[in-house]
Amino acid sequence: MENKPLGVRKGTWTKEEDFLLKQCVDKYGEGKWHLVPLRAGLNRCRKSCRLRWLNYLRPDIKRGCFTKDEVDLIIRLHKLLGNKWSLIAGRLPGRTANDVKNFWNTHIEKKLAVIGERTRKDVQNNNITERKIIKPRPRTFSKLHTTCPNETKEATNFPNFWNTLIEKKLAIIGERTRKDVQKINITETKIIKPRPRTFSKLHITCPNGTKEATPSNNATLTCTSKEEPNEYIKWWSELLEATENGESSGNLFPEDNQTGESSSALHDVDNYTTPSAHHLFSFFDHDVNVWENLSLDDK
DNA sequence: AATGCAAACAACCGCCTATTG
DNA sequence: ACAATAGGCGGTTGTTTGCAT
Repeated sequence: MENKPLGVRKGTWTKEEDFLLKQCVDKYGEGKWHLVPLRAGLNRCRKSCRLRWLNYLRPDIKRGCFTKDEVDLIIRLHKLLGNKWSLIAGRLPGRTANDVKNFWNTHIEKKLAVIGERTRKDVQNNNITERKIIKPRPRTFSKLHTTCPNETKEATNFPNFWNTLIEKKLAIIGERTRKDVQKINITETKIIKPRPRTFSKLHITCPNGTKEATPSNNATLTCTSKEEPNEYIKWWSELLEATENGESSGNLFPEDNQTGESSSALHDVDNYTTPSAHHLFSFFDHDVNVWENLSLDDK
């Protein structure tokens, strides 16, 4: 299906190529990526141009390390959405899906895997003991990560951050898992896989929108007011609650009864504009407080 | 100083869905 | 209804960087 142009350049982009691509997008705007190589005079495929722009050249891209709030949000959203990097990144202004994915794979996943592995072994051996947090081998971080030149108070010194935040959270996850094991309450995890595409056909309707919010498969829910984040918050809140209660997110991602596939009448979260992470965090206050109040000795 | 290794990041690949004719 | 094409996404691999030995 995909026609691969012969002889196109691959690999790292040069400054000259970046300049040409930026000039082209400035002139013609984003989109029509199939025309970009020709317009820009680049010997690159359309996908490569698009990716380079989206992940690196776009002017609103935020560089530097992730803030505490951002990491918090990533962990929570990943819990809710799984590897829906574009959706997660959509809630993090200035961050790209690739950034989030890389961050997850290099910083968080490994730590969670450690806990998962230990838990699995504990279950097998029927040997649930005190919770242990494995601290990774100390690593010196580059200046890029420790100084965060463009960041101010929000910037996170990652090694310290690991100690003070992520570890606490992983401890809680471990604790919850331990309790589940004690109660013999471990159930198979159902993977909910919303169809990414259907997100773009929106259908969430806020009070300020033209249509009523109707929780049916055919509901068209539109949020036209960017000044009113309540419905946005409500949507995430419901998703959170459903997850906390161990329910599937079926109410939010209705299944098509006939085909068994996800309905196309889903919710377009992309059409929402996140005013700031604080709005979303208002939901997470409870857990945040739990985390923040945990003493490291609690481990 | 040289080398090996691991972490971090950039980029590619293959697949899926939407759109268009 | 179907095929071709474009846009987009997640998984994976390749490259660079910096630390430890």
